[in-house]
Amino acid sequence: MPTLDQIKEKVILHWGEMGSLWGINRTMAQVHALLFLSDEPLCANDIMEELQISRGNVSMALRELISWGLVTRLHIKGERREYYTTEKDVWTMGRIIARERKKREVDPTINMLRESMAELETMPPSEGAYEREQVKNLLNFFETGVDVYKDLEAHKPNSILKLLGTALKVKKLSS
Amino acid sequence: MPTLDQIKEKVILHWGEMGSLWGINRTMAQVHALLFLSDEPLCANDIMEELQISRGNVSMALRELISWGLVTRLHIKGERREYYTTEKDVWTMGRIIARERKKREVDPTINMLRESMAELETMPPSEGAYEREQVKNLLNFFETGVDVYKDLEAHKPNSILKLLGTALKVKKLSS
DNA sequence: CTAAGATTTCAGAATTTACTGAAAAAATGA
DNA sequence: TCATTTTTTCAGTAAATTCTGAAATCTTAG
Repeated sequence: MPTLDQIKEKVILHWGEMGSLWGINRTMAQVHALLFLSDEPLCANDIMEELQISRGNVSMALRELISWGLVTRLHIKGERREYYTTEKDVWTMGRIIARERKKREVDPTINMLRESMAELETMPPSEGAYEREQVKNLLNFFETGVDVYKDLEAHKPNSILKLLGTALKVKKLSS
Repeated sequence: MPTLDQIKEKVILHWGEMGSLWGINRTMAQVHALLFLSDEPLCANDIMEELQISRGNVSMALRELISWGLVTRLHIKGERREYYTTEKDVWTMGRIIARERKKREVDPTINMLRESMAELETMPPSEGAYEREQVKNLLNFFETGVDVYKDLEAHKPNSILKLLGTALKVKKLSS
């Protein structure tokens, strides 16, 4: 039977792999998992030791996690070192990740698609008709996603139902 | 004003960057975007030329896209070469991507969490209580996600409403 | 202010990931 | 069957990403 530490290690390593599949670097995800599973806040030294990584790497991972809003710095009275802790509620964690990924990935994509659409619309109707159609659909897809996200954030469950309607219609057509 | 080809290139390059943020390699995402914006199917040579990449790279990207179910091979009568085309409906495309990501990322994570949970439960109650709690929450989070996904696939909108309830409750607590 | 402790930065090293191109394999048609 | 065209594979190379560690900076206590 594995020890507690071995189980924690397995979870942390897996979380790290998941992170790298999601465009988050391995170490950052490992630090997050370590803090998530830790009852008390940890300092940089603790993290270095547990994950066997360099001081600089810990510093960079923490900076990134803080910029995501997933980790907070903690001054413990009488302590000289900084301590770090993470959001412990999984649903809140999920919301934070959704918010950040939207900001970093979806918003720039929507901007790019809007710009492309505007440019495509200045062209003669004979040219690029198919491209125009496809960019429009893509844009609509992302915009619908953002609408649902916003309503969820704002407690308005109306449009998630609209989405559901669309999803079911698509399902029906394609099955 | 940009030409049609310049606009297409911009969309394709951006889609490639997006892909690499999502654990899909840049080339694979670019090939997908190229096919998505193309009215007719393309052959390997077309893709090589448009994206300025090697034959081998095209072959690998197509294999991967086909294994995701996003691209299909097309035999055109009288043609010796294979042609390729992609799913053109954005909603269907979204569903395919969701299905594959679930299979490749979420399912293995759930397995790992279940295994860890089982191991944690064999330990004395005094040891690892916090870890047990957190792994349980994580597992529940992912399992809820899968439930919603399955109901959507199966036309049953019930549990998405349950999720919504939970999400709103969380929102309320944390705001 | 100074010294000790703690954190951050970043150039270079290490590692990982992606790509090329030529050889091998597969497919097609005569 | 064989010759030709197309696709696939994969070893080696290139590129991108991540990590280290020492110097610089910042913080705090005395």
